Amino acid sequence: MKKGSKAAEPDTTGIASSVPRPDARRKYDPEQTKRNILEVATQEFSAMGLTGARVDAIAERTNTTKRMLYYYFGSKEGLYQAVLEKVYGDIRALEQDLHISELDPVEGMRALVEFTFDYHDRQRDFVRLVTIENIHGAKYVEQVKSFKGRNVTVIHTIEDLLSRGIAAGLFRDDVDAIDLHLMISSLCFHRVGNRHTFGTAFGRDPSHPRLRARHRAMIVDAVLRFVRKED
Amino acid sequence: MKKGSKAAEPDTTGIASSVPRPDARRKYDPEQTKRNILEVATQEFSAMGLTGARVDAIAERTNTTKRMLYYYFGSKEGLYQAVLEKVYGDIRALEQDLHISELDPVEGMRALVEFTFDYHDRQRDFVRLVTIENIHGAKYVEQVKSFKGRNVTVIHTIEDLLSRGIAAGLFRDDVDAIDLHLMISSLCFHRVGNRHTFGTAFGRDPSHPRLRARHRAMIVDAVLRFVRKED
Amino acid sequence: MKKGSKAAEPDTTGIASSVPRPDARRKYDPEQTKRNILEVATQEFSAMGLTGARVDAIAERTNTTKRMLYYYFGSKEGLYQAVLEKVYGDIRALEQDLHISELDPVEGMRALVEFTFDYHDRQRDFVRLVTIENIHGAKYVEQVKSFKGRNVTVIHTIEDLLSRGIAAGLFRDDVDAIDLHLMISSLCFHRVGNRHTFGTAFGRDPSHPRLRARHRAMIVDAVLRFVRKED
Amino acid sequence: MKKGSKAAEPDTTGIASSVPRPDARRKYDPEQTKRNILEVATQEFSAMGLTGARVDAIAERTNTTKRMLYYYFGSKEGLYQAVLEKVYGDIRALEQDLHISELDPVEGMRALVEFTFDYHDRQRDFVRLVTIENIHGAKYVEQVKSFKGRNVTVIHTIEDLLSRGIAAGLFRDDVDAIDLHLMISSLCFHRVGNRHTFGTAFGRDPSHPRLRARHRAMIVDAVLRFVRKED
DNA sequence: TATGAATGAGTTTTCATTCAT
DNA sequence: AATGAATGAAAACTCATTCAT
Repeated sequence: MKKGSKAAEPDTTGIASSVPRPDARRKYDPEQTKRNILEVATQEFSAMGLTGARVDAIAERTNTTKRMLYYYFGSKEGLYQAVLEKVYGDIRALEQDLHISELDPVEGMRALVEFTFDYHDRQRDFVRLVTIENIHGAKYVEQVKSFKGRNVTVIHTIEDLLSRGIAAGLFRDDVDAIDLHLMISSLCFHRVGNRHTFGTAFGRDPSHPRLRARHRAMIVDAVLRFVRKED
Repeated sequence: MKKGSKAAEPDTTGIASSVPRPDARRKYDPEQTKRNILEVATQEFSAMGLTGARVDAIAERTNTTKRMLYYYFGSKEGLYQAVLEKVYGDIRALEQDLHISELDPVEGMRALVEFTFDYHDRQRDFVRLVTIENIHGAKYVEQVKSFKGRNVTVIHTIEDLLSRGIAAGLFRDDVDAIDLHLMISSLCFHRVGNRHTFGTAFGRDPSHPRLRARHRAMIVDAVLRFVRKED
Repeated sequence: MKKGSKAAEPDTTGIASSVPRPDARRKYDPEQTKRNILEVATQEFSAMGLTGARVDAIAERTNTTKRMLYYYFGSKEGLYQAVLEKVYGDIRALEQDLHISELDPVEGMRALVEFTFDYHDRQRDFVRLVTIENIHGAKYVEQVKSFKGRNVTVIHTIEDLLSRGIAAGLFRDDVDAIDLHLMISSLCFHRVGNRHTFGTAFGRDPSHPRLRARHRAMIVDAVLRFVRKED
Repeated sequence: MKKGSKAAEPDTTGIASSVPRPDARRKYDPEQTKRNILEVATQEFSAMGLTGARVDAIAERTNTTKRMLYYYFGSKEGLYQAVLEKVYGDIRALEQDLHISELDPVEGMRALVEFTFDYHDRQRDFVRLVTIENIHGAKYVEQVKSFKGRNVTVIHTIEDLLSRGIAAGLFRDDVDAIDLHLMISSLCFHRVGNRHTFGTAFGRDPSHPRLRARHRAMIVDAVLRFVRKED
């Protein structure tokens, strides 16, 4: 396991190719090593928290040794931050594919909520890492450059939906975009992040697949009822 | 905090206490000692998490020594569990004072949501500890006997409100009580628990007093709109 | 359990009887308390060793508290020494009942070996405590006054047996009494003291009742063959 | 002891070693480190028992730090078990050199007893560790894989001696091999293991070199008399 | 680039003993 | 005579990090 990849090409020259081929068969592949470490670290940090995670535990499940972890990421905190960076980056990619501005306000709002729901429902690691960050007062995510920028986009999307909805006489005009985002996040996040205590308290795991569809519909419904203009 | 005991006995020793608290000189007061430890531990665990908290740090801010902490609570985990027990017990006491069944359905629902909101808004330690428990898969709270029983009460309250609302033709009849509780919890919990990342992302601390009233009204509104029967 | 004896006679005078009645119903009975502590301590020390035994553990199984243990025995070591003293004292009482000097040499020897065998076979606590003492270089037993005296008796008994046996032409004349005692002790002690490792090694617990009779006969036989004069 | 490694490499560093051992300057030598720890631990455990031994005390007398002790052996108990494993393994090596099956029954029996005697007489650490194990109910040695297997060999040796002796009309035919092994062990073990209490009781250290030859002869004699066929 | 051994400072826990009532 | 709370010193163990190869 620890001895590199399965099908190691016998390097008979002793001189490693200096061309960065994206080839998994190479003996020394820094990018591959880093990716591997990050992957394992994501799981460990997400499962155990920043303080709870053990550098040794991460290293053990890696294809490399502990030393490499320090070589590439400097420290436990550095690695944690790299994990945050990666995880937040992953969302951005997905969000691009939502062409909400092309949908009418109600359908757009529904699509946004459903996307948010689905994302949290699937990316438990993300949810856990956000939770962990909050326990640490968000001090690590503050240093992640890509973080602040990306969040504005959602607000813009919501603002666009709201103003188009208002213009169409469908939405009320006293809803703040950031507040609405908070509401949507709350509804999608909590059922995943707090599923354990909730499950223990009520004997029902709120993130169970069985409840998935019902909750999804419920949340969409709640949001639409909230923004809808009453006559 | 440090409220001291109820019945302060008159100083008959002649040794004037240099501390303003009139009864701090009692040397043997197990209940006081335990309470003191629990109080400090609540802060430390809530601030640092289970793994992040340091037994030494707790002991230092206590009126006693580290040894007493083990004397009364057995281990770090035992102390953590005692903190959970206390914190969950504290809510129960408050919940009793809400006489929701005496209010009409809409006002009762409003009262319940407002209570939930206010409780989370004020008891940040509670919110943090619940978050921390979820990182640990709720495995400690599972061992707290008083835990499971107490949560059913809220569900009964909600069920009562819903059925009375349905009977009065005010509420829709397809809402599940536990789901509704989850919704209310989500809205009240998230803005407190995740305020740091949210604040970093949007430059606005959602738990800031300024936003308090607005969020409170918004959440009440959202819940009432959700349960209201549409004609 | 910890609250003294079951049927505490209500002391209405408040003045404890100063007459040492051997009555278990008294509220405060120092002798009874001491005996109780010693009994529990014997078990604990014998089971765990001097360093392995825990003062708390002893106190817990007692009818009194830890404080009393120090009150009467001064320290953990003091208690341990008291245990040794008691245990060695117990044998003396038994030995008096053997009237070996009245038996003929062979029968006397047989009786002595059988007594030694039976004693070790039954008094496992004794065997363990002796073992424990040897780990501590016998430094505690050295301080037990009654110890040295009592051992000479056995040697005298053996010397008497040997000389009578030699005189009768039954025993060889080149056997040292102390050496013979060592031999008998070895055979009787080892199968009890080392029964655990022996059992693990050979899948046969040498102190098992089933083997008892066979070993007893074997040891008697071995000793008699050893002292017997060959022609 | 400290034999050092087989192939000491020439000092190319220019830093003259101030220690007489020619290869002590190698900084990274896991085997050497482990051996060193084991050696010191053997002494400490044998002298103080499992509970009495101090990890710090072991570490201090080592060439490394306490940390390495945990690095290689995991825990105090793990180290203790490794010591047991080593100590029991050491005997096996020696036993191989006895070619008892090549000797005639009487001489073979004598050789076996003398070997057993000499081994216990010299390896006091071994005797003490076995004693300590028995105080712990042999629960650690039970986990030593190599333990159970190796003990059978002695029994086979004895069985072979007995059956050849019986066939030659020299030995009686009613002796059980395991019982005989127990007898030999008893005689050889006790005088070493219990020498302190014995010495205190009779003012004569049974393991003293002066008595060595006499006891050796006595034990051989006793065993031979026991197995010999009487006519 | 990669590795496994090594480490110091800290962290939890235990233990025999004493104090105040 | 008896009790339960309290304690300091020491013990076992852990952890992120660095060194030598």
